[in-house]
Amino acid sequence: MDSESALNISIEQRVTLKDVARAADVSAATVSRFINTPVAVRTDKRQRIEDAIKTLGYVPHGAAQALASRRSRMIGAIFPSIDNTLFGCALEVFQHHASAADYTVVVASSEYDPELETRQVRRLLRSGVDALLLVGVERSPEVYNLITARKIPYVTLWRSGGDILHPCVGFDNVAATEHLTDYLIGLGHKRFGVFSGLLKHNDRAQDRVSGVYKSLENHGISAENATILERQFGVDEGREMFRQITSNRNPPTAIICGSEPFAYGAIFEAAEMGIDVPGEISIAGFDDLWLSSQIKPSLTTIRTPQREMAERAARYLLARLSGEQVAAPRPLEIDLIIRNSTGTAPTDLRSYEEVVRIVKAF
Amino acid sequence: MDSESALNISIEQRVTLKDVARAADVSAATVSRFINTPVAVRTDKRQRIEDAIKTLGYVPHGAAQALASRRSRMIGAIFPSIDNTLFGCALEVFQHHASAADYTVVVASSEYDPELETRQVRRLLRSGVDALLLVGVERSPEVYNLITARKIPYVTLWRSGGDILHPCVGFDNVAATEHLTDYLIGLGHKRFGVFSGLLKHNDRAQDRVSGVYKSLENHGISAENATILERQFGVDEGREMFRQITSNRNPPTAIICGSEPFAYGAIFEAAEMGIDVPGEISIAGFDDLWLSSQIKPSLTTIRTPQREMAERAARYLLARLSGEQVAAPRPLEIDLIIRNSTGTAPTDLRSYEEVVRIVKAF
DNA sequence: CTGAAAGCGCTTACAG
DNA sequence: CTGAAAGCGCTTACAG
Repeated sequence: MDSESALNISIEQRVTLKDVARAADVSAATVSRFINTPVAVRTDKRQRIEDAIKTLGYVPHGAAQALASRRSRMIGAIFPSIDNTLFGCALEVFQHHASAADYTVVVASSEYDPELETRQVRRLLRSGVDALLLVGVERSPEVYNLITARKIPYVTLWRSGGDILHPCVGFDNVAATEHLTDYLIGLGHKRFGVFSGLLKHNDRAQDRVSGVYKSLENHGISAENATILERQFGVDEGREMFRQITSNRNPPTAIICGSEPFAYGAIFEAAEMGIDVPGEISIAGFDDLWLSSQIKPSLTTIRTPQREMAERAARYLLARLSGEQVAAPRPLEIDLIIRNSTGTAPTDLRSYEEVVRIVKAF
Repeated sequence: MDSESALNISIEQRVTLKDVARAADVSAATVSRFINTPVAVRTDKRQRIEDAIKTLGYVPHGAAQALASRRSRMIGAIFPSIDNTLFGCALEVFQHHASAADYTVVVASSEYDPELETRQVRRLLRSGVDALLLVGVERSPEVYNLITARKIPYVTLWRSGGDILHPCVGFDNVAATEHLTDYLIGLGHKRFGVFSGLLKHNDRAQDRVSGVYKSLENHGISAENATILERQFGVDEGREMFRQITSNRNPPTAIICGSEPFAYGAIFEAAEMGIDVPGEISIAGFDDLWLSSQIKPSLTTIRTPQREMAERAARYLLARLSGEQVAAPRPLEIDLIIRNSTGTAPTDLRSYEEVVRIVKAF
């Protein structure tokens, strides 16, 4: 017996529940109860167990707990990219709430690739997550089949609307750009450039383009007056699109960006090209990142509730996990923030005056 | 038997290894081998098992695998904040490499709080991570005790140097600001402002301040010529410190920021106050985020190898996990990027000329 | 309130 | 190459 315990020490075996039980002179079941529902254990034993845990340095074995209890206390989160302030913020907030509830967050990036997303879902499901957080609604039905077969709660982020059949925490992307376009039309704009993220497999980006078209239609403006450009997200891509669109014969007087960095790129490029914003062209963004209020001219944009989304998603999932039968989250409000990058459209009248002035100069 | 299987269907029990084994008419051990080392199974059985897995929709139970194999295929990562481009980038890259090697990443934020970090380490260890990624080296010895007791590989990020006893992937923060300060002294600057993140519990921030002092000492400039201000990270904090420091009787002619957003704030505030950068004051940053090349004036800064760090950390841990006895990673190179926000110090001579000019104007 | 015992779903020597 | 069996470290009815 002595040599055996000496052996145990030499190979430094992991401290288990059983060791704690032995040290505290109770059964393993009682130690387990102490860990999970301390009130179910008599006070004197509680103290003995607590001491034993401390002196032995016992840490429960998560996999064993998960296997026996059928709950892993892990939540999976898959973002299109973590390397993006928007999703980084959301992950930070989500993680904060999850870990406050003693849940661990397993994270993966889909890199905007639906195939990779499917593989990541499979991986996280294999890891045994108790719940899943996803961004956007449109994806392979296989993914939803996998999730529902597992019967775990899940929620989708960043999009919300009447026709969505999945639990979602988000806002109405169509209404957002529709509202923004309405505002620009009210300023006299009739020709628009739309800088969009790659539309394929990105329902949020698609919605935002739809919103522009919807507004145009409501105002009896032909869809041909909107030029849609799509690129990967990035400032340089915004610059490039700006250069491209302003070289058209009949360039737009207002540019609507589906992502804020596009708008920054457009503003930087305009400055470099000597194009006055908003005098000659108006530029609007989407998300209201910190730079938008600091850049010159400050950016008119849609403020989206990023942290709020993450918080509500966490609350929803945690409530579901604790057995509450909560109602599906309601769509969140968004605001149009009007700043200095948008203004009245340069009118034909003004062009006329300019022509007169130029003619007179001869 | 029939009624039993009917019952199984009605309560939709999880598909297990055993089910697959039965369907493929092999033993559970063979299915397990197929999953872990397919080559160890004869080809004909391989096909049968694969078919069974597909038709049954079998997904291995991660916790059971982890318990039996003593490996969870999870890596833990704790960042001071995920809501920060730097760490978001690192996490994205790290996650990419981990998931390519079929590892899952469990993420947590310490929110720059050492106590919270210790709790998160404990939580991740309990989750059963096979390896751990941390940022910075200085922390409670308890953390290192916990990790080494678990005998799992770990690596620290963002800092590297001769005296570090832990595996680390990073760069020399002292050398970075020392080099930058050398450069500024070379431009004739003698009085410095240093905008630092909160120094307590942040070894990177401390190192960066040390680097400035080191350079000063090497040039025989008294430490009193450096005014250290510390704040939480943020653009607004940069603005605030700039306003504060320029209201001194004898303000610095150069500002060294330990974090890029401080520098942005300083530049924005200078513009608002009508202070010329770099004519009246030079401003330098740290990290070289995308905005630094776009802002006016463009920012002189230290370029740090964020993605590189994450990639090397991933490679190191994955190598350790696959049993290779790899050497500790080497420190990474950093570059001083000289742009337009720094210039020669406004000399006393020039002030003299100005005085003369003003006097003459009377 | 407590303990003995079965079982969670795998992996892995071991023997063949 | 394969199978029977033990075991990974917990939880949870069950009986008391």
